[in-house]
Amino acid sequence: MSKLENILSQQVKSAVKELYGMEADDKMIQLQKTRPEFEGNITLVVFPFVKAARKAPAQVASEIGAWLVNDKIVNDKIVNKFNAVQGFLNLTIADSFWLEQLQSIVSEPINDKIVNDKIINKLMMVEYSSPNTNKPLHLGHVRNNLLGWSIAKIQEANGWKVVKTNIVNDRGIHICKSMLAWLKFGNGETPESSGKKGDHLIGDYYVRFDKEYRKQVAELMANGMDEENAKKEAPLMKEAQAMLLKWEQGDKQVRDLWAKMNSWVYAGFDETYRMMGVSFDKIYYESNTYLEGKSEVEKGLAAGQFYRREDGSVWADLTKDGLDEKLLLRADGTSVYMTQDIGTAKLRYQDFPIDKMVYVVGNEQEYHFKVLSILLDRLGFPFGKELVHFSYGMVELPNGKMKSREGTVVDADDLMAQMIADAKQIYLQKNDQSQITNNQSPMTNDQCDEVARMVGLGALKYFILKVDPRKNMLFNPEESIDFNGNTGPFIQYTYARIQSVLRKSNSKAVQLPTAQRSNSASGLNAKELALIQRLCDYPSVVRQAGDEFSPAVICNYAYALACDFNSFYHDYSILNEPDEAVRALRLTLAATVAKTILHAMNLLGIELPERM
RNA sequence: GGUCCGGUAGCUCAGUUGGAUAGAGCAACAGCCUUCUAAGCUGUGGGUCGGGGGUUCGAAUCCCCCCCGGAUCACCA
Repeated sequence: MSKLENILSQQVKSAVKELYGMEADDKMIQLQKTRPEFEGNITLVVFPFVKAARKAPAQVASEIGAWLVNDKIVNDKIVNKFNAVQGFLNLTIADSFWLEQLQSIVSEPINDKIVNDKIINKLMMVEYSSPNTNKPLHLGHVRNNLLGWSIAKIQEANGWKVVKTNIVNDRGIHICKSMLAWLKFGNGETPESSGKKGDHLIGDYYVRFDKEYRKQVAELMANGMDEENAKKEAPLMKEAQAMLLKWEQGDKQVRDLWAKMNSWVYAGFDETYRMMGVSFDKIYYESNTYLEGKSEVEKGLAAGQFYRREDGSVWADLTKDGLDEKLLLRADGTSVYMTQDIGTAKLRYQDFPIDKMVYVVGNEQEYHFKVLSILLDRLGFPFGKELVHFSYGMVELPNGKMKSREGTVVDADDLMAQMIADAKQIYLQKNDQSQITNNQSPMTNDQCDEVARMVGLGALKYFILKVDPRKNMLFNPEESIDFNGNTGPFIQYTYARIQSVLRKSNSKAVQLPTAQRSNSASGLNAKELALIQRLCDYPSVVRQAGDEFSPAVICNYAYALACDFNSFYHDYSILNEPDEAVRALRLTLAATVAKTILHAMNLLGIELPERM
């Protein structure tokens, strides 16, 4: 709740008590922004009071309005005017109040303001990204990475200590397939010899395996075998499984090859992460955690929390929790996904005093995390019961889901490169035009590339983050991502404009006009006022984004703020304003908008160019 | 079949602790650069908020039924 809402809430409570003898609770105080078609800044919905008042809504609104304007309580009088429309009481707040608010925003660092009343000295671990090492990252991973990064930033802004982590799925049949295909068809190809990024190189062999494998299956079926058997009996599959077994046994040759090929993949991932602007405080590898998981399960078995079937497999009975029975160890003693996640949790808890664990994983795994939560709780992990599965929606293409093997994936590296190239081209076009109409000096090619990088990635990131994370979203590769309208570049542009004005203003410290002076005839205009009001909302927006785990909330706010500013910028001059006090106010306002945009975009992982 | 999520303008999306005539962007059309960056600003057209019932001063928002789409219910991850 903002300061304004706080004050008004108290005053309204006093008003209805005095007027109608009614004790109002917080729920009944419904305040909302006044719709633009009515005069006023903030609106009280008075319907909750009409029953007690036993009067028509409009009359109740008028009475409360009059009471607020003539507030007899010693509080600062902040309501200047009111008008009543049916059950809606529109209040106009004094300029002096808004100026005080602006002053306090200017003097207090944004983050302190948000965290201030809600200091949490607790540790949150955020797991995100979590790639397999058999193929490069695609658009689905991009959404995951951007959400994970942003959520970590947002929770930090809300006072959490955050550890970002990644669990790399570096072992298993999938990587054996790539290894095998590389051995058979690779002729010793390396990232250096081919000029390919390591993750792409490995991905190519994963695809190659699938192609050759399908050929074998088709052949077997042509010779009369049924499909199910053909899939089992295909020599390539048998070889891959044999390789996996050797890996588990620690066979030196297989392990060496595995280490070599994974190192290529990691070099490739590092590049992608760097370009995307994400990083991790601690990376875990499943090859290190799955054994830990096994021993945890064995312990649980000994403690009677799990049970063993005749074939030797180990299960958890979750029927009391309304779920099924869940396999934890196969009959041959090998581990499954769940086992590994338990092991990973164990190691993490040894490494960090985790108060809250957040898994950024797609919504297709909701069942898995429901089960994991119960299992971790049973095994005594304090964060297990309350673990957060930050379950986000899929990125879909016009024809449906992305599928690696069918070649319908949008590659992360390609997409980022394309966005940056588009941004550069747009910049060059704009620059040609703007040479004629404004006196900006052209950028060097390096500066231009840097701006294109920020803007291209800004467009991509905003495009993904502005969608409610819980929902599936659509990406159409045929249509390029916009750079106009409700986009990242729009917000970056707004920022760059402000920076340009500030550069030209030459004034480092600007003195705000005093409340008295601007309470005179030359008070705040509607656009200035809307901006201040919007700026006041920011702390509660950040809190909401944290509570809801939603970077989209930040996007919506940043867009609204940029819209407000652009409209103001269009209607009023800042530097050419003759009244010194007004000029100072506008400069302060512009600088504060820029600071807020910078803070908000930082929460989204979007960089801002000083000019564009 | 059970469970969960979604269905809002031609397209992509906001808006759900119940509030005024449901909002943006894109696309279309019409204006605005000798003036702080036109990646901008202003305007026009565009809607049975999937359908039907209910709750009440008031429902896109809450409840029930139905239709459509997706996910999931693996000795895959």
